[in-house]
Amino acid sequence: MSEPRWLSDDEQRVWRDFSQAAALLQAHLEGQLQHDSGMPHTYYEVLVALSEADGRRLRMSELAEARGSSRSRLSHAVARLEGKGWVRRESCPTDKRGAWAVLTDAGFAALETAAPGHVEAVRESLFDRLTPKQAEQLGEISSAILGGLRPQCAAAIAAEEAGEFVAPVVELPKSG
Amino acid sequence: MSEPRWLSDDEQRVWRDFSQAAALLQAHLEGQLQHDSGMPHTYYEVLVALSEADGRRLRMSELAEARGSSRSRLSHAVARLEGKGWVRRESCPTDKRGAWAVLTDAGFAALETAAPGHVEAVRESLFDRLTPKQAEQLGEISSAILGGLRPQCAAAIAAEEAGEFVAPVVELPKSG
DNA sequence: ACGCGGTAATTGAGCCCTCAATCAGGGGTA
DNA sequence: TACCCCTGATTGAGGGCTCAATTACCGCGT
Repeated sequence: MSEPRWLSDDEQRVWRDFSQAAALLQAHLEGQLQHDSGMPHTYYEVLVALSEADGRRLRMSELAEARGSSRSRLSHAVARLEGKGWVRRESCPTDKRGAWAVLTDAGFAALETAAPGHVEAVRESLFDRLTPKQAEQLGEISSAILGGLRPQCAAAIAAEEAGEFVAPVVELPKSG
Repeated sequence: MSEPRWLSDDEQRVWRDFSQAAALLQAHLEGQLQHDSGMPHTYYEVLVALSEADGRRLRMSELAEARGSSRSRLSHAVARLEGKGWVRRESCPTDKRGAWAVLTDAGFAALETAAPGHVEAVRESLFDRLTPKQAEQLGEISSAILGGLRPQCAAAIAAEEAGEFVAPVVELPKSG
């Protein structure tokens, strides 16, 4: 471990700006959705994932994996979405442990209502601020970050406990 | 309002990758800090801000503004940090409404302990994944996003209620 | 058939955040 | 001085998250 690899002044500046930009952007979109449509961003993403699925339904664990979320989180989220009448649970006939989360018509309507404002907010706060070139760069940068992070998360934490070395991931399919 | 300005397929992909990358990165760093040092990332940032201030102390509102955080949030945060013995409140003699948040020696020590692991995590998950060119691009992109977001947040929300137009901000000093 | 480890999903406690309400003190004006 | 509005900071309720524990079920091996 010896001396840690501290950040240079330039890196420091990039990191602080990026960190704050990401946080503020997230907070901004969160606020817009919460204010205009009464749902947090993660719930919006759940509705989007369901709306794009065959039959507008997904197994709980598929949904969790699709959104990179924990099962517990989804369980709580779907419980609340069910309370709003936007999602309905159906038990799975072939695997009695399993459950489907099904987007209701009301849920689809809520999504249709929320989408324009959300998209406009993303455009205003992100793409309108960037040149097309920068948007492209941001895509590549994001992929690079994702490549290092996505599959590790689950594996690394367990391994880290045992002090094991976690091999870096070389390549990854694009997200759906 | 007419038809919303939907995202193109390319923009959609960039947005989803960026959104997920930012979320995963944040979760990753949060987990690392929480696991290794028993503090959430926002508390780490509070300690950093205090450690860099004159006399390792800041007024609550200065601290809130420095971290782009709400006063309420800081109040809760400092209350908890005080419970850990990392920060101490002192009442302000010149303005009896005011309060200082003061970094204790224990707090400074906790920060010194936490820093290497955190910096290493930032380096591994961010800078090690990017070329120097990309890091530079990310800095510019972040500044652009910040420029559009930072001063609006507070103002825009109030104005939006009244349907007022909020002028875009042209320029901004670099963050400290 | 029985048992057993693994998997799908839920639950509850505890933590952090937001929002709205509140308290206390400053600072101008009549 | 008395009044009033503004500002600094705290508080409590409610929501979303994580983590650990739990329930219910699958499917394999004997």
